[in-house]
Amino acid sequence: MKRDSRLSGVLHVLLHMAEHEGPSTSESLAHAMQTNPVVVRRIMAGLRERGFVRSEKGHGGGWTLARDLEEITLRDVYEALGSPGLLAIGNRTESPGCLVEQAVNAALADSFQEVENVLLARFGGITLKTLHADFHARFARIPRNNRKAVAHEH
Amino acid sequence: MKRDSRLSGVLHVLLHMAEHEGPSTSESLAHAMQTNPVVVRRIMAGLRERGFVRSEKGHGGGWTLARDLEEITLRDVYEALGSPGLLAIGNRTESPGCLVEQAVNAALADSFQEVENVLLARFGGITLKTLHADFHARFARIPRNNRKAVAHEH
DNA sequence: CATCATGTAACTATTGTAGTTACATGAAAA
DNA sequence: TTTTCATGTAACTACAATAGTTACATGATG
Repeated sequence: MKRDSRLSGVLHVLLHMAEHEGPSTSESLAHAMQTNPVVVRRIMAGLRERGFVRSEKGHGGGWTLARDLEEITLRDVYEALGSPGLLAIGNRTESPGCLVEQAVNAALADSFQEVENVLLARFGGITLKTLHADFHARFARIPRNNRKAVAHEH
Repeated sequence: MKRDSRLSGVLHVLLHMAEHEGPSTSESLAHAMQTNPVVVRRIMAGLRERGFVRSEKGHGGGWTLARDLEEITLRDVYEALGSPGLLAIGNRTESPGCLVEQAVNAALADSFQEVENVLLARFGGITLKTLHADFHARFARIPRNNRKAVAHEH
């Protein structure tokens, strides 16, 4: 696996839920994502625990949003995934005895910390509402007769 | 392997070379890094191609810096490694047909691009001289009788 | 009670670094 | 000229983490 794409995936799922009246099943969401229902359940588990979505079993069951779109930031979603590591590069050793390596690590760690803060700050400033509005802007630009092809069942 | 630590490793090696009079062998550098000589040669190959270091075979051979410390930035070193991906997270699909996913990807790609630029800018502003000076500042703080233990043969 | 849908464990596939072994190439010393 | 030293590389194993899949348990609805 090249990169962790769970954030991208779960956001896709959440926006599909926002477009869909009533509960969405893992099955239908997985179909929109072209993946497996178990993958959907897996990436949604953290969001459920934190109260952003609800899930119901049995007939008429499925996933529903438990909050308004403007109440959920990308940072909330990221943290619900368990705050996976953001950077693909890192220090070789955490607490090296070698002073040379300590100097290297200190410089790199500072830089890493800074960009992680930048990214988390950006995530904190983007809500699902932002993405939802962007989607609708894109949707409005598509000719009516093409819409089904580019946005599953909308 | 959790994260790519080649940048951390190669910087460690370069600073050890700066402290060492004459050529350093892959063997001795690997010993300082507590790894294998082949790993050292592998991460140094790109730097050699770009003229930042030289290598010589045979007796008295090994690695030498080909430029002053202030002429090599962390960005140079990073690029000599082949500019490996900086972020551990990314979009699920590059060019999705689904408009929902396009909106998600656009927002994430913007954020990703921004933090990559921030990190590369920082790397561009740090030279090996910076790290070298930091190492010597740390070194000066250590009591003389402990120095061998924390900074291989200095 | 049959069906539907989630919850989860367990296993495979994939991808890329790290580490190792083995051997070829070439330079300096004996 | 032969030995020794050191780099250059290919090839293989170990490892880690996500993605995808199968299998089955749990619980709610009709």
